[in-house]
Amino acid sequence: MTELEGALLCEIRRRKVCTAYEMRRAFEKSSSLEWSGSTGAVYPAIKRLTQRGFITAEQSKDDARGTNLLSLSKEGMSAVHLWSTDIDRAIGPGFDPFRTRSIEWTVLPPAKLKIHAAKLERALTARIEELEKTFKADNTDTRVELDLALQRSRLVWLRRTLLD
Amino acid sequence: MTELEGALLCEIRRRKVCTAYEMRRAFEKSSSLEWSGSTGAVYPAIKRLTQRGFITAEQSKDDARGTNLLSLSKEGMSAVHLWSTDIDRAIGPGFDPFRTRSIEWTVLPPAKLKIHAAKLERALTARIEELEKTFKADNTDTRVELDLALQRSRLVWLRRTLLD
DNA sequence: GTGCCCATGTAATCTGTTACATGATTAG
DNA sequence: CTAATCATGTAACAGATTACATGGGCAC
Repeated sequence: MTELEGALLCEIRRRKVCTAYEMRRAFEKSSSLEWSGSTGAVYPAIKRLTQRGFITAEQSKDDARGTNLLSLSKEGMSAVHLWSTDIDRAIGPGFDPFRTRSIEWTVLPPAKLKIHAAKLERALTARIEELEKTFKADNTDTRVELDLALQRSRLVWLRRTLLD
Repeated sequence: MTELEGALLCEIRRRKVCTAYEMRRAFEKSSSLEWSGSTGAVYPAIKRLTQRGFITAEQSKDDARGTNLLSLSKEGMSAVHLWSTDIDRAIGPGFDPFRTRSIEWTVLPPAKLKIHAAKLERALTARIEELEKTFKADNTDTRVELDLALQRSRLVWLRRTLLD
């Protein structure tokens, strides 16, 4: 099960019933650039999950577009539970573009470092403010909360390490 | 430029001169499961970077294995600089398996949540201890430092949100 | 001399991206 | 009625994984 497949199952579970299109949009709007929500990824993934018996599709009446209302089967429920409680996969650092690049920043010449660190600080501060607003509007999405925690820890690291 | 390509350039810069095999090993040993360092990813990526003129390869003497000593060209140096200072890509939350799964944990039934949260706490604590040891042995790798910061912020979130 | 690591690569397959394509519904 | 959005998909291509394949160097 890929991350996308697991995340799709999670999303259906959260929404109980939804369309492929709604999920695609949700991934598109994700703050993470890694979740593109492209049609060529989402529709085939849903097809696979349906073939494996994790997703049940039901044609909506009163709609000639072939709109499918998707929901989780019993097998889908237990699959998403197994996937989400896999400790080893959960606690890995994942794919962190900040972390990957950080090693390069420490070897920049002082003048360039100063400029770059200042830009990073501004960008992080703006992002944190934005996330705080989102969180105040709706504090039920743990992903926003964890994004906020991540950005704050990056800022702390930045100030302590590159801006001392 | 993909994340792998950028990370490979970073790695060569760090090491000044190295073989493809050494880099592959480094990615394999990475604490992130997302960096597999598979031959089918690394060798073709190095080939592409060489063709673009970012990497210079020199055959090692006294070795009949065709060992290539890789280093960065001038163009490679400037490419890695551009890649590493791309603010928008750097500050995205990336691909965080903990964050992706977190939304599912909050809807677990209390009994299952308790067990899972306890397992997560143990795993995170163990990982933090391990990372602290690594960091004490060598505090020059910012990736270890940022991994540590990430795991600590996850633990804080876990205790505040799932274990209250 | 044999097993383990160094060192390089390719082939089949899978997943994801980008671009293309189609048509229904709804708000103005 | 027309533009935006809803809704579904496919095709060409790029990139990654897994497994396979080869052979040199070295320690015991």
